[in-house]
Amino acid sequence: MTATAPETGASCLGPQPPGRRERKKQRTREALIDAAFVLFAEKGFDATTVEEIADAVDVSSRTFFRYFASKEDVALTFQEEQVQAVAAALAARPADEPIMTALRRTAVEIARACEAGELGFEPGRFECMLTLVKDSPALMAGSLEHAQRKQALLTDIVARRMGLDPAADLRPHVVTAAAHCGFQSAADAVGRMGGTFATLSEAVDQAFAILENGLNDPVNPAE
Amino acid sequence: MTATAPETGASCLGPQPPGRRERKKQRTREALIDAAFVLFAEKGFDATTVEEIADAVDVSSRTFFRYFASKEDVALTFQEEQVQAVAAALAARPADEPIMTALRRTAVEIARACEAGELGFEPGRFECMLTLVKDSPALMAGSLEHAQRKQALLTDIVARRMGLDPAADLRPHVVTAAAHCGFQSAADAVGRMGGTFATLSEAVDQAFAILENGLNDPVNPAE
DNA sequence: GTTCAAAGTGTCATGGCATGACACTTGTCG
DNA sequence: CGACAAGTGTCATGCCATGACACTTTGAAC
Repeated sequence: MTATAPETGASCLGPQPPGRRERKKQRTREALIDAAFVLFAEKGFDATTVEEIADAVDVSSRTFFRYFASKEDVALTFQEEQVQAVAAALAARPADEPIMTALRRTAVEIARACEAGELGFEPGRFECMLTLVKDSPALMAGSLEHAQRKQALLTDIVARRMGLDPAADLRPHVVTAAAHCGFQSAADAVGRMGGTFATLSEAVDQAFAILENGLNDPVNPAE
Repeated sequence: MTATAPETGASCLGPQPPGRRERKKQRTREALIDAAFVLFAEKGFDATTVEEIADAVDVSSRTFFRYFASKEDVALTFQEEQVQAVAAALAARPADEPIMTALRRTAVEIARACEAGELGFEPGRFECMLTLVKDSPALMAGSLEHAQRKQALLTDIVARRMGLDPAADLRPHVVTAAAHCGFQSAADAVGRMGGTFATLSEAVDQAFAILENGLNDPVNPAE
């Protein structure tokens, strides 16, 4: 094995993605995200062009679109991780918790993680994102659409937890949608009424408290 | 009509918009909407270009944008009337009804009106719209964004009804958002589970029943 | 090391949405 | 009829997004 063979056997290196190519790719991707956020913060989302972002990283705008499907996409990457985190956190909650209680604890947990920057992006960036989404209609639309698509994933988890068939029963859909609204309302509130809530997690907790007061009991035939 | 004078004096005619210009404008606008829906139904939203819509009415695409801010806009005109109708219907409900009950009745009422084609567009067009929105991401985004913006209007009404200050209290926002989610979930459900719900109003009633079971009691300090 | 295939990238070109500028037509009023 | 304003068409521009093709880099095989 002193010869040429070992190179192919990357088996012992394990953890890292084997190639250098992968790493380079990852670096480009992150550089694009960084540059995008700097420019967005500077000039606003709409006023920033894809070309500027690409130029800042010294790639062509065509390349930008090989990493991100759209300009909105680059600003909303974090939401992907956020949804995954929510799904994982919800699955980890004890099965005997009432559904809205479980969702409330999950939501608060995630909100705290966002504030602490534990989801793969710095805490400051999260705030920045909230601001951007708040005052760019295009981003708002993208964000809502994204959330809408990801909601199906959570609905399945919620339905399983409630022991209901999501294809036949409205309840899991309404519950999930309400939870999403709660989070959204809380995020809005933090931006809107500056003084009232110091942190997102606080607002989230309060929003879900409101929901919990009645969506809690899943066992009623509804009419 | 023997003389020339009467023409200027439109004062006595009253109800109709005085000018012929206004009427022509209105006709063009409606023609654009009609043509758009025909084409959308034929080829789908994304595959239809603004130019095709404009050509069908024999105006330039530049003119199209003088009537509608975007291609989404023309498909979502009805939502404007819908929001107005909701606001009016909600304001008309007895003041002693619990908020979610009032919202439920309002929502069902509006859903029925939509089905019956009582909101300024034919019933068939409403169904068509639901379908379009359902399977065009772009339209979905536009619809959500539109709804988001209009939600502020309803929040004010809800807050007044609850005797709360929307600038300082989360509750009216959460309630309004939940109501909107209920309507949305119902609309989705009608499209998704074909057999379960015959009509939108039925689904809306059921979705709001779920919400009503606990968001009903506004009198608790929430933590 | 040389060679090869694949992945990543740049350049060019296209198409659609959206908007600004300006001139022309058409209605409206005096 | 003539002046004025509203509505429209045409031309031009900018940006987003995508397809096609050629060139470079990377990783692996000989």
